[in-house]
Amino acid sequence: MVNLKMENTLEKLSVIIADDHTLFINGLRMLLQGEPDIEVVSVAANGKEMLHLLHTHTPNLVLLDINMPGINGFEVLKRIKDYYPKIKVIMLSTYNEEHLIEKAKTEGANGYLFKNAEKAELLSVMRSVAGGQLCFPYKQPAVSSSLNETDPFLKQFQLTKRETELLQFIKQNFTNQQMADHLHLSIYTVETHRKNIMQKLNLKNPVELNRFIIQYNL
Amino acid sequence: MVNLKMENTLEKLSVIIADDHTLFINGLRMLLQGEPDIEVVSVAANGKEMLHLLHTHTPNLVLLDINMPGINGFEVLKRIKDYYPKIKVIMLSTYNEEHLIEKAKTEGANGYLFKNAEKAELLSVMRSVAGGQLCFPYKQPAVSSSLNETDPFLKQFQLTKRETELLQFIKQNFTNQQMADHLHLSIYTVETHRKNIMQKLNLKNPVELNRFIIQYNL
DNA sequence: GGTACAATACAAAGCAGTTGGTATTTTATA
DNA sequence: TATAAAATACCAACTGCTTTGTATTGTACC
Repeated sequence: MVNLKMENTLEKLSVIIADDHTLFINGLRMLLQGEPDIEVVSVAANGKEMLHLLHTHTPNLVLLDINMPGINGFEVLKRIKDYYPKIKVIMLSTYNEEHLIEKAKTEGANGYLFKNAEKAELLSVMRSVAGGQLCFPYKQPAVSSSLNETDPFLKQFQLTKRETELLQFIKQNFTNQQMADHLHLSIYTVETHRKNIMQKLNLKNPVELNRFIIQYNL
Repeated sequence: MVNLKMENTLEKLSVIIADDHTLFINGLRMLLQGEPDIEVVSVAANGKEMLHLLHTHTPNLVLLDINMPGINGFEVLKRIKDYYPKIKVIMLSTYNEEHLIEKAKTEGANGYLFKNAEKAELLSVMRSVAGGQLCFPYKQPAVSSSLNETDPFLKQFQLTKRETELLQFIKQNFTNQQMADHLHLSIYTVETHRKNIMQKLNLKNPVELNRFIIQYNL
């Protein structure tokens, strides 16, 4: 009898989701409703709400969007890990940004998922993390030159390989110095490349470049 | 007998969804599964897949994400309207960008939804569009101070009227000097307001602010 | 082997915005 | 009518990026 404790399989995995996109939350909620071992006990539209919820709820697992207004995902993560270290946290993000994954790891997240993940992946990561595992995306070895291949639109501007590579980092909000460090280049080199990118794309300032990147989904 | 044709109430609204975020699609699908009059007959992860699907399917309605890799939403829209003019199309976008809404209208879309829409809104727009209506987001007439009113999301940050107004100009890529000229203010005043905005929104540089504006549909 | 391009590196001048202050006037409201 | 908040204005030090230069090395191709 002692060893036949099966009750824990009946204990549902309680989950709170924090994301500012209502539709996304609702979708996720519906998606998880079909799972007998998972229960979404509450949702939050931003970091503040999330933290507030923790006064009254103690979920096993929190799905935390990184890009939330005000108190962003990482700040929430930090506070959860400070005050409720037992709660597992999976960070959610739209984009595959390596430094965010790294940050999530170092800040103590238990998992990391892209929003375009498959349902199966989502579930397995959630269950794994709840079971005490850490789940982070596999880091692809080579980043460079993937942009030109995947984006025919960009080809018309005839960016060089290096320029295309830099664009990837710029997209991820790296400063010139950070790119230089990361690629073991002089900041002068980075500035030169950046200058050439701006010229080829006919843009005038960092914000315009950022808009270009977002608008064309690079 | 002739007037008793009730069958059309039994005809489900057939829908195809195209979006590159699998999780979003799945969520949407689950969300719609509860609706007896709506049937998601297929989904596509990009524009190419979407167009391919139309060889074999003729849905009543297509939900089309604008930001898809390769063939983007607008290109798909154009082809649908050229070759299958009877199919209704609702464009989906993450961002509230007026020019995209305008573009959707002129390119012949039947509706436009933000991804952070409520379920009720989604359903009503889908049904309205299927019924032959055009549904597009209401375009705010006056620029200044309309932001706080129309965007409950922004309220949490408690921006003042002036700060909200400035945000509108920042969104349009005005420099501080241009805003100062336009509003007959000293550039110092503009800088102060801007400083306070950055503080309240917890942002560090112009690009972050820009991302915030775009990301949260301001 | 010469030409063109890519990649690298450097430097000075300048601009736009940030940060952290101070300070005055206007306006709402308790 | 106090009091707080909002709006305005100013300033200096600083950061990050842009612009306009120059210059060297490597590499691909005719």
